[in-house]
Formats: sequence, C-alpha cells, structure tokens
Amino acid sequence: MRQVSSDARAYGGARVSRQRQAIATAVAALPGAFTIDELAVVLRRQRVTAGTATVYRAVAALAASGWIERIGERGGSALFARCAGGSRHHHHLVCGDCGRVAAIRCPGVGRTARSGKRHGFVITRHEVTLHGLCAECRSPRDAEA
Amino acid sequence: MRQVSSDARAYGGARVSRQRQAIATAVAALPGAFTIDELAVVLRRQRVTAGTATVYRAVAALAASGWIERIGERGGSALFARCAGGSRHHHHLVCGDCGRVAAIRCPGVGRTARSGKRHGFVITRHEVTLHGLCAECRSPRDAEA
DNA sequence: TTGAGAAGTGAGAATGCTTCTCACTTACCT
DNA sequence: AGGTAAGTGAGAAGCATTCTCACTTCTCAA
Repeated sequence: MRQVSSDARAYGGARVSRQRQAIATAVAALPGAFTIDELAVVLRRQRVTAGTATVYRAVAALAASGWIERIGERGGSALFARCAGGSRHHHHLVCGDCGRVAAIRCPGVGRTARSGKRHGFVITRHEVTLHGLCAECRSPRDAEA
Repeated sequence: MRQVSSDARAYGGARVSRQRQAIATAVAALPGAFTIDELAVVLRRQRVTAGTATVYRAVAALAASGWIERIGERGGSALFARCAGGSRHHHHLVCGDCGRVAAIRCPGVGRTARSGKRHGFVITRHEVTLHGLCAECRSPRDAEA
C-alpha cells in the first residue's frame, strides 16, 4: 500500500521532489503571510538550494492545490499564506507587522449581493482582506485598550 | 478672482499642464476601471502625446487627490477607477467584462471588527472588492434569470 | 509684462518581480 | 530495473513601474 504523504497532498498529488518537500516544510514553519522572497530567505537559511523558478513553480503548485492562497501583495511582491480556513469559504485577517494570518468567516455576502443587484450587477466573486495588528505585535500600551 | 477648474481639483490643486488636463479628461470619459496601459491607448487615440512616466505620475497625482482610486489589478497591472463613492467610506463593484465600477456601502465593518477581536487582532484597514457582470454585459439569457 | 523658481515633461535607463527556455536530472509507475 | 513524464536550475526575457536629468512650462509676485 502506497502512503500519500502530507507533502504530496500539499502539491495536489503531484510528484514531490526534495526541493518541493523543503519548500512545503518551510511554508508550514512560517508564522503567517510571506512573499516569494521571504520564503527564499528561509530556504537559504536552511541550506536548501532551489532556483528562483523552482520556488515560483512550487508556490504556484501549492496555491493550485489550495494548500496556500494568494492573499494580496506586499512591497510589490505577491503575498501568500497557508491558512486555517480550509476549503470552506472564508477571508483573511493579516497582521501588518509579523504577517500572521487568521481566517475569518465571510462578512455577509447576502447583503452585498443585494447591493450589487441594485446596481444591475450579478456578483460572481468577491474578495475581503482585513489588515491590522495581532495580539503579539500590538504594543503593551495599545493592548490595554 | 481665480477660477479653480475641475482639473485643478482632480489634481488636488496642483499645477495642471496640457498633458494632465488630457489625462483627466480621458479618465473621466472611460466607462469604468482601467489600467495605465488602457489609459495610454485612449490617449494615443486622442492624439495626446504623453510619456509613460508622465502618465504614471498623473495617475498617481489623481489617486493622491482621491479623484480616482486603485481598486486592484488586472493582468498584472494596477487597476484604477474613478468612482462615484466620493470621500465617504465605500467599496467597489467591478464588471469583469467592461470594467464599469459601482460604489457600494461597506458590508458591515462592525461584525468583522468583532471577528478580528476574537483572534486578538485590532483591525486598522480593510478592503472589499466585488467582481461580477453589469447589466449591459450580461447576455440576454443570463439577464432573464 | 517680466523674471524667477517651482513643478511638470519625456526619453531612456534602471529596477524588480515573474515567467520562459532548454538541457539535464529525478520521482514514480510498471 | 527501465521508461518516461515531470521537476530542476541558470540565465535570458518580458513586464510594469520608477528613476534620472536636462529641458520646458506654469504660476506668482513685482
């Protein structure tokens, strides 16, 4: 019996090379959102050699399988995150400081759909991203409030 | 008495050159969302000569004054739109076909703020973008529904 | 009207992110 | 073990966007 590793699942059942395994592990170890560049830094620190194209392709594969999601951009680079939302419909709460990401329920599609209908629109897709500071990144003074 | 033109207002009171005037006019004439590239095409069609840097700078100035807003991206380019939302807090409804943009009220920040608090986050900013098809771009068959 | 200075312009170089190419390597199925 | 489809990596290429710098133009004040 063949065992399907968690890495294989992360890549949607595609072939898992040494590089892809290391990339999936690095992504899982990151606390939150990351850019390709930040991921490359982690890989280098772990003495993983992987070409730029390889990292881009691996991240694209992880995103295609739904294991990570593209949640926006930071400093002109695409921002990705592995999030706990699973496959259920959800949105993201991103800490502007450490990049930690939390999944939140969708804040009422029904109302927005009605709002769209009023303008004659049929809504097919929507994106909601919340930015803020997580508990750990808030300064003690702010945390009091 | 000096008359402040609408173009001067669009540029936040900054100096209005021939190019900036043409760019503001072209933006106003566009039906909805546009990329820098699409705007450049319109300008070329109107025989307006303006360097790439000039168009970028003018669009940045229009966005800085709040006359247009950056509402996302399309095909890897920044997507802007002049919208009717004014300065009040609002979000955007973008037609995926013609780019027409409608402003909609914010779909409940209170709920999302509470949702964030549950995760220990303090929410400082949020973005909501709805994608769909406007009445004119829906095919007759879809419009029946 | 004129002069000065600030601000805008444009061509092209530079930058930075991302994708493509292609020969080489490797994971996986039989 | 062998075949093969898929992944890899170095570097080139393709973009959107920004920067540089000499030149032009706008605006204000005299």
